[in-house]
Amino acid sequence: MEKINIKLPDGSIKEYQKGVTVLDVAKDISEGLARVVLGALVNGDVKGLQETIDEDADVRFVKFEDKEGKEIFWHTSAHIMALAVKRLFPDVKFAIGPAIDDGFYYDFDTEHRFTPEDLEMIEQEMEKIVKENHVLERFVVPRNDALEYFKNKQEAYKVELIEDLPEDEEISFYKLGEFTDLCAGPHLLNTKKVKAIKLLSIAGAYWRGDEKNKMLQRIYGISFEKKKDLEEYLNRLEEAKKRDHRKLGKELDLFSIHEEGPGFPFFHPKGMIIRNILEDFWKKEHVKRGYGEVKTPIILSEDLWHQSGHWDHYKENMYFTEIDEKGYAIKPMNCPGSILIYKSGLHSYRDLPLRWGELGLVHRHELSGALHGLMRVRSFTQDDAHIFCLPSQVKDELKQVIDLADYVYDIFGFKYHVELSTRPENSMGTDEQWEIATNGLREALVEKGIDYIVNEGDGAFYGPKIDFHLQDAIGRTWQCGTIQLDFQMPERFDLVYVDKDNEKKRPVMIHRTILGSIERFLGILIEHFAGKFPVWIAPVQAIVLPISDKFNDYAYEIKKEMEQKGLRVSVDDRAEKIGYKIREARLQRIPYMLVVGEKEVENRLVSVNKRDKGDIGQYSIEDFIGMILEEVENKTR
RNA sequence: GCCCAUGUAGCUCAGGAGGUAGAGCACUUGCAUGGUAAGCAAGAGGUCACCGGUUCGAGUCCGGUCAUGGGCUCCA
Repeated sequence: MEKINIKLPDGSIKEYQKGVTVLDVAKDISEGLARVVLGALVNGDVKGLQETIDEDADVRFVKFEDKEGKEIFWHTSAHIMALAVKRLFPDVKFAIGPAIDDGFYYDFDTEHRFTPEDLEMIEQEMEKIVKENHVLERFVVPRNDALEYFKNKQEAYKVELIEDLPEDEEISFYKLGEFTDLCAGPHLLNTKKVKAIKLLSIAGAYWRGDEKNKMLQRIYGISFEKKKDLEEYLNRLEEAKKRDHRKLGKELDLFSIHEEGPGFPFFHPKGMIIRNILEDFWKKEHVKRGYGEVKTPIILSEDLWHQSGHWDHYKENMYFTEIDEKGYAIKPMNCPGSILIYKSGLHSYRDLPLRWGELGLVHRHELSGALHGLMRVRSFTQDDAHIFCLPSQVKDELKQVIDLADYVYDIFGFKYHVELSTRPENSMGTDEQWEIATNGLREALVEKGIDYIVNEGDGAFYGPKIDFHLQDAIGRTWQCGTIQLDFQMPERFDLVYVDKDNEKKRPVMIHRTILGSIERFLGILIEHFAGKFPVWIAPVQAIVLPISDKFNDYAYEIKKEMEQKGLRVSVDDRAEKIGYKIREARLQRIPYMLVVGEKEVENRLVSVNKRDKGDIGQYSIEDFIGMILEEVENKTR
């Protein structure tokens, strides 16, 4: 029998008979003994279990795993997709393919432009692969072998990934059929569990998320073990679409956005009712908490923005204009305005903290591709406030703002999480100032017992910040409230107060919003409530529906009576049948429909049909008004 | 800004492989005065996003612009 030499992972060389399989060799490798061995990398090529090794070989190994969990499931799905794509489009180069919160994606580099039809093809190929019931094999490979492997295959992205891995990091490969990928794992043991697959979309994505890099093609997908789970997921997507604020905004006649002003939303009368309610509510809560309200101009001299640092750090997002041949900027933030007010007087330490709220209209030039309904616009009203305080007051003020945010979010029934963002690269001030500020925010959170995650380098250019992220109906999170601690602006504008010892000292400035922007908050509210606004917010709180036009007078009587109590009521006096009127009122998500006909007129009653509840019986006008007023008062959801 | 897709009546959408537009809802009018999710009939509504090209002829093909949608990036 002919003999061959094989080099094992420990460096030793062992003699085998020709025709030896990977499995036979694996049994001799101590590392492999305790584990089930599934394959090997032989001379830079991947060999599966049953393959024979018939030449002088250098064998590297291997371990076995079978893990559970969504992330692993989706990560394996990404590999299955990659294999399918490799089969159908052999020229693709592979970038990365991770699991995400909701499924998986893989980034491909190819001349071919993927189409929706391709997705179907890929999906079918994936199903085929699953049926082939492949095993995922893991190999650990020396760095140089790995580099060589991908260089030979001209997989530049993989080479770059390996080169960026730390020297001492174990480099592992996963092999799935003909697709062998650099991958840290873990993965499912085999493909058979991935029974329900749906590829969702094709999108562009920059290599490594950097817009200077090449744009790759990303395919997003989702997969489940059961067909039913996939159906449920797709249903949820449909449901989410139904409550999309752009769709509901149109249907409920709340706002519109026109080609004539991309990113500049128009508010219709019903939308304005909600806006005004939000703003009134906001104002009241701030008065209660010792805030004064200010209003500062939208256009201010360019010089001001030089002094504030916005020119150097925020110019890309700003709009400019000229008045009498002098440069002006449209404000992207409200702080410099408040600062000018502060500077218009001399302040004693006894006056601090000064809390000034401003519903400030700001304009920011967002990238055209980033615009999204009311969620991402170019002009919006921030529910801003600036607190000028003594350094010793900072923590207390922060805690009060956190309390206010928590109070407001709870009224709308929002869940939220908090993120702490630290110093970005392009920023002002000393490390020490940043450390003090960041610690201040951190301590306030810790003392309030609030969990938070940290975003390194994500702060504003003038200071670190806490962000409140509200979760909307679809489960997306939106950054709304933010609290920013700022030592820079007071410095730049030479803000002072006179202390006890008659010395001029520097106040600390806190920038903060609760709703974030009125526009975005309204968008989130629409999706959160699916257009079914609580009574206190609903543009129309009740609609009176006369059975026939004989009862129109009575309907208007009721409307008048309710309006005198401050309620928002309309009458559908059209010559339509009651079923039709009910249908329209429901589509408008009006909380209460008051049906009036012969029976009601006689005893001054209304038949009440409640949104989501249906007919709840007859009430006297007085009782009904009392009931609805109580809901308004309590802000019942 | 970048990648891909889309852009037809107020809304939702049809318009195989080029021959100057169609439905449902909404709207107006008439009939019907009807008790809890769409009564009947008639009428009116479109420079097919915009600009240019190919063609005897373009909603349809090609190019560009703008906007929208899904992502990337960014962010309240």
